[in-house]
Amino acid sequence: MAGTLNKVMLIGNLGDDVKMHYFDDKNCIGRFPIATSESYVNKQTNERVTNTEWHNIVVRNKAAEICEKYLSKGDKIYIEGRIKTRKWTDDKGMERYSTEIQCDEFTFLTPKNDQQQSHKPSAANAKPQSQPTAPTDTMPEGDDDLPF
Amino acid sequence: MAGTLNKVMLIGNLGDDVKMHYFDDKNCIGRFPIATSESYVNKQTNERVTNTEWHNIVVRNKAAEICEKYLSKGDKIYIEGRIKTRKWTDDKGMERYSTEIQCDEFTFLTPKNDQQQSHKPSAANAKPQSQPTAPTDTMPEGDDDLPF
Amino acid sequence: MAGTLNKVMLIGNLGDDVKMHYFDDKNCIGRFPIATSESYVNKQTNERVTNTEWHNIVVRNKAAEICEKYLSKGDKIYIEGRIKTRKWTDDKGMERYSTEIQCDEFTFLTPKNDQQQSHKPSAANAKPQSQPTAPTDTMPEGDDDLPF
Amino acid sequence: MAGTLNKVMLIGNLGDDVKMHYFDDKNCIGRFPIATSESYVNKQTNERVTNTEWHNIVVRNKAAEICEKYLSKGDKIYIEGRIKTRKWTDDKGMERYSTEIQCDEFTFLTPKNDQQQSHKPSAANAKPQSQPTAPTDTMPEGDDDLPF
DNA sequence: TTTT
DNA sequence: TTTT
Repeated sequence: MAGTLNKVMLIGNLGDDVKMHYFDDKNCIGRFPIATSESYVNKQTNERVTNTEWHNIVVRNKAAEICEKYLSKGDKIYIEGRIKTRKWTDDKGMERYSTEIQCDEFTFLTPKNDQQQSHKPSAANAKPQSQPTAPTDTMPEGDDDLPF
Repeated sequence: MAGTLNKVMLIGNLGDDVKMHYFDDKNCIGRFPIATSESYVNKQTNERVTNTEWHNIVVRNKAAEICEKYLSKGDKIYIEGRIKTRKWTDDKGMERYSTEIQCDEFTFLTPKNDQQQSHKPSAANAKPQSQPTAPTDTMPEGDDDLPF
Repeated sequence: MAGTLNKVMLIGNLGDDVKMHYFDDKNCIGRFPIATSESYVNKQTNERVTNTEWHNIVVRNKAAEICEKYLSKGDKIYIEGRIKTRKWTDDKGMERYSTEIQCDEFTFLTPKNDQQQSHKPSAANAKPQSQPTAPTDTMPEGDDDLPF
Repeated sequence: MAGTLNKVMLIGNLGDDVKMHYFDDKNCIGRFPIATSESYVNKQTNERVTNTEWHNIVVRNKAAEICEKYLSKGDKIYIEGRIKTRKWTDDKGMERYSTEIQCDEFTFLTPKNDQQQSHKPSAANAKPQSQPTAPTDTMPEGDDDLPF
């Protein structure tokens, strides 16, 4: 439809590492959950209440590979994308819905020296320090100027 | 959690009128679906593909009453809010999830002269023309300066 | 700098038509002003105050040509982009600053039947109705799937 | 004007400490600059180009005091607000314009253990660690539930 | 200079 | 279920 907007902007922390799915040698997606939370004081009880919301992030192709390489559970990230609700059928034949955030851009927010040592060899090899083309910029998917 | 952001911005059209639920004389919510869509040309088939996404909007209290009064099926609106996934149990005892947009601010985008005549008496009584304090501004919920 | 975001989202009305500047046969920019406004009730005087803010929009290449073709003074538009402050020297040799919104995406919000008849031949020729590839979608600059 | 939006979202680093201005015992503003940057590879020269953009942030009242207390030069922050261009007259009687971001919400993004030791007594006294009600939540100005 |  |  013309004249519409579907935009999501999140800042949150990864609840798990990036899980990759490869379709063929050119296409893949990465998935990971991020948590946002809000807290407020309940006026009746004077207690502080914290609600955590989990978001299922889906990122594609080169962007997925960058996320897989540089992101680990616990890292903070800015995500920009759109909401997409998928319909699927469970093993009892029931229709189910699952809402995902299709990520278009992202920016890593965890300082490099704060990232925990990861056991993923890909991350260990990343050496982002020596790359003038740091992978932490806001990154529109499909920007072929970026050397990834 | 400190340092997080959960922000949704939508421009879309109402797929149905606003449905109100009253809890007591001070608290109510309004619900309505809005559609966004995107279209692109499939490179293999050269066909234009249009995908429509439906979003369940939830708006509270005074803001809900304003939406109920001035919005009708088909109207275009800008919505700002946050994503919230509710867990519920269906009649077979299965856990289900439903994702909603909790609306914090909105702006009506359908010009008044374009709005179709509604049969709802509340809308017929609205007479927004005679109100200098038009209800179409971006409106943070809970702003008591607004004369509603 | 890594890990930064510079994002502007505006909904407003054009205060003037799009002015084009051509650099060569491949590069051009379009410029136009849009107005946003906010109003509130002054608590002391009980008067409604309205403040209008003007934004200088800059759009490039194909996107500029689409704006020039389909937008006219008075039309409503959604703009997404980034803030850029340019430094220039006035005719007295003084340093001056001018802040612009470099537009990355936009969506036309004025319904076609509401647009005033324009005298620009380009707009008269536009015939967007007969184009399955409507120019009113949210449109990332450089999306070559779009037939413009 | 009804039906408009003026929204800015920035993630950047403070170029200086927060400067406070007190009007009376209830009203104050804080000002600080933040930098965003973008980088790309120039296709002609194959060189990486980085452009830094400076934004003048203005924050009011309690929010200003929180910023002054917890933010220092170099810290990373998420800012949400609106664009406002002020007109002023310089000492030669020339009209000048200055564009500011009037901040409505913010979230601190520098982890506490990464913040440099500041010499400001207010910051030294802050002890945010011992406060369950951490000042780093996204914070709408005027939210009186927050214990500041 | 726009719009409601 | 909307809209173009």
